[in-house]
Amino acid sequence: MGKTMHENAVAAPFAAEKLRLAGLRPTRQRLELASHLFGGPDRHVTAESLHDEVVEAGIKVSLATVYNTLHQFTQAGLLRQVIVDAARGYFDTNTGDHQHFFLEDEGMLIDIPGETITVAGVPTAPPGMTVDRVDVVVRIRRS
Amino acid sequence: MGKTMHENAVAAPFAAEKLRLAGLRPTRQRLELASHLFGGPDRHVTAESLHDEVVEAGIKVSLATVYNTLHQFTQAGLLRQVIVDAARGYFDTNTGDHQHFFLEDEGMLIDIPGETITVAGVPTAPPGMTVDRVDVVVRIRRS
DNA sequence: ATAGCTGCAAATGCTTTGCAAGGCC
DNA sequence: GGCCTTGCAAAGCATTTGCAGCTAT
Repeated sequence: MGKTMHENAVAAPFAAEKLRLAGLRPTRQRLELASHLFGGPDRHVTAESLHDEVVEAGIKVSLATVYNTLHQFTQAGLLRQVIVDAARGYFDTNTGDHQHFFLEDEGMLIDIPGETITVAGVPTAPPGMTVDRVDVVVRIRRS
Repeated sequence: MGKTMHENAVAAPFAAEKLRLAGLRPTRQRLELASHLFGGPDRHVTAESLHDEVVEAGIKVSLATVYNTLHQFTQAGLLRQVIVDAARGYFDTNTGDHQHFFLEDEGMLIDIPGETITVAGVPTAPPGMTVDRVDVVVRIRRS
């Protein structure tokens, strides 16, 4: 019986389309990373955490490809990068308007829905500049 | 005439005291870094930018010492670290309550006074956690 | 067939560290 | 004099890149 014909389409039919729309070839690696990222609720990953996760799941992907893929997904608007820690880059599957709690002790992120926090009084950007985004990070720690 | 006796005290008399209060020995390097950092209006530096600056001013300090010193000053509460860019660590001489513009194109920071921006609706921290700080970064770019 | 991907390993950039020599009290 | 600091060079991390081989179309 045929075995490797089109397992991809079976494993993540919707993801293949999503990738194609983003102008990315639905390769095995990208499909598998996509299904881990977008298959459930919103989540936050680092390149390393995602790599560990998929490797543990028995999937063969190199760390370099995970880095490349995360950036491609980000450029394609499927992910968003979150800067909270100088040491690590976080990626968020929630690309909508929202903010974050950052647990400094554990290096963990928690979403805060977009409507929750209101930021007032943001000054106009200096001449020739436009506001790209207003990021709010609520840093918390064990008390 | 005596030459190296106590130039330090002459160059930055107040800084020596500031360092002593922070529990740091007023060494030549620390005094010179301190006078560059605290001698004028508030400013933002990276380890490398500060190192370049003092070296250009004819001062002999190693980059490693600049890194160490910036961290010691931060621990002593004289500086504050600002996380806006995954690639670089910024230090701010303004340790009070305020926020930042970040010019993504140039990697440059501009202070926004503390009273300017109001953040409302910050949810309570999860059980067992306390809010350490709420950081607002207004990312701007050439328009 | 062929343009685009992947994987490995080497390279990079920022930051930290180990340890001997030097400086402050 | 003794302990703290400095400086250099080496090590450490996270991330990026070059390039040969592989793959989706």
